[in-house]
Order: sequence, then C-alpha cells, then structure tokens
Amino acid sequence: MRIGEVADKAGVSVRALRYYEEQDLLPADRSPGGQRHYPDTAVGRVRLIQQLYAAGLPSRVVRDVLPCVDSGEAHPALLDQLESERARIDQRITDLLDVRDRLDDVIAITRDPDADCSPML
Amino acid sequence: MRIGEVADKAGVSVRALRYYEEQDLLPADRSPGGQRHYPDTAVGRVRLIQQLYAAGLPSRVVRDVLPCVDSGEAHPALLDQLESERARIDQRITDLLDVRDRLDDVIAITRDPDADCSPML
DNA sequence: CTAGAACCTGACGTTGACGTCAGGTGCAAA
DNA sequence: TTTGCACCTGACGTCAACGTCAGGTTCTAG
Repeated sequence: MRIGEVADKAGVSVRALRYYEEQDLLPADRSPGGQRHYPDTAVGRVRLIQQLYAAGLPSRVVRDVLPCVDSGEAHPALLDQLESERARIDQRITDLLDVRDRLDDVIAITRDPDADCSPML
Repeated sequence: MRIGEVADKAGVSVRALRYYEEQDLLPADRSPGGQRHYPDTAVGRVRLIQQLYAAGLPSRVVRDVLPCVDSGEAHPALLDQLESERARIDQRITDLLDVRDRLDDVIAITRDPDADCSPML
C-alpha cells in the first residue's frame, strides 16, 4: 500500500505517517523510485499509535512500548517503565473521573436548580 | 498572599500564575507598588485549574467552565458545552482504560511468560 | 507518450502552557 | 539606609504533533 491509502484507511493525514516514520514508530520500505510502501498491518499499527497518543503518552514512550504491545511481551528491562506508565495512566483515569463528577454536579444543578446539594447561603 | 507563596502552596510556577491572570483564569489585586496579591482561595482555584488542564480542557474552555464549577451552577447557555466536554472526558476515560488493559496484558505476560493468553503459533 | 494525481524532501508555521532571560522596581530586615 | 530577595514587565524560546507551502519527481490512466 502507498501512503495515501494507509492514511485514508487509518483516518490520519499523510503528514502524520511521514512524522511517525521520522519518529521510528512506523517503518516503511521504499519503491525503486523512493515512494513509501506499507504492509497491510500498518493500518492497525497506526490506529494503535493514535490510541496511545490519545491516552496521553508522548512519542518517546510510544516508541518504547510499541514493540511490546505489538508482540504481547516486553523485554524485562522495560517492565519498570511499563509499570510506571501504567501508574501514570491510572492516575489520569482517577483525575478524569473526578473532573467528570464535578461536571456532572454542575450539569445536574443547572438542569434542575432545586436539587441543589451545595450548602445554602 | 504574594505570588511566590501561592505558587509554592499550589505546586506551580510563578510564571504559570502570571499566565493564568493573562488568560483571565485567576484575577489578582495589586499592592500600591504593583505587586500581585491573592486571597487564600487562590490556592484551591489553582489546583482546580490544574485538574481541568490535566483532564485535557484547553484554557478557553477552562475559562468558561471555571465560574460554574466555582459556583456549582452554570448559565444554561453553557450546558451544551459542559455536556460535550463531559462526553469528551468520557471518551478519554474509555481510551485510557483500554490502553491500561493492553499494558496489563503485556506486563502479565512478561512477568510470567507461561500464562500467555494470545493464540499460540 | 503525456497529463495530472500522488508522491517526494526540505523547511517554515501553528498552538498551548508555560520556561527563561534581561533590565528594572518593591519591600522587609539588619 | 543599604542589602538583597521577591517581584515586575516585556519578549523571545521550547516542545509536540503535526499543517502547509515550495519546488521537483514518480506513477498510472488514457
């Protein structure tokens, strides 16, 4: 597959794919003329990269954990990093849940001002 | 309180506080000499701002929702925005849970390679 | 064989949330 | 009163994850 097709199927820009190659996240072979050529698995890999980005992992970390998530197993040396990333993600989930609850309160009260839970002044 | 103390107590930089004022997130009165002076409540507000940032809300949105979260109720006109932000946060939580599960799989397999759940080749 | 779509490599632009530096001022303690 | 730390206002730097533009090449359809 050429780069445009991968971009379409994965729902990202061509520029993004070139960026991923630059960052060693997504290798590509080249045609004799120099055009990038990707295997079919590239689409899934791009989706995975997007998911990791969406989870807030910076590209450096993505680069490190990608091979593990790909293969399903990590070099033991990476275990610490994986666990610290796991912890960071856990913390983010907690934070997000908290913010969501706050927003829910505001939304509920705005919809039905009588059901106010805050202390009356 | 002067800016340095607020920064210390809230665990952010002085620069960040000046930035928040610039963005109309955190007003400050001034001493005759022009130095910023904050009420005690500023520390909590800064923590809230940080929490909203951590949740991925851009400062424009934070500026809009801050008064609501402060007061516990929103101008009805903001309800749509609040709900769309809530949805965005929900999506992020889902993504994070998914990524966390993937990491858990990798970690588990790395720790105990025999307990492999993936299809055997 | 040729038009033109898709691709290529630089390289500069963008946005957000600050960091950092320069050059000057406020203020509390000794 | 003088030291000297905390503070002030610009204003430029940074980093990530691309967007975008310029100027040239490759590939494919007709």
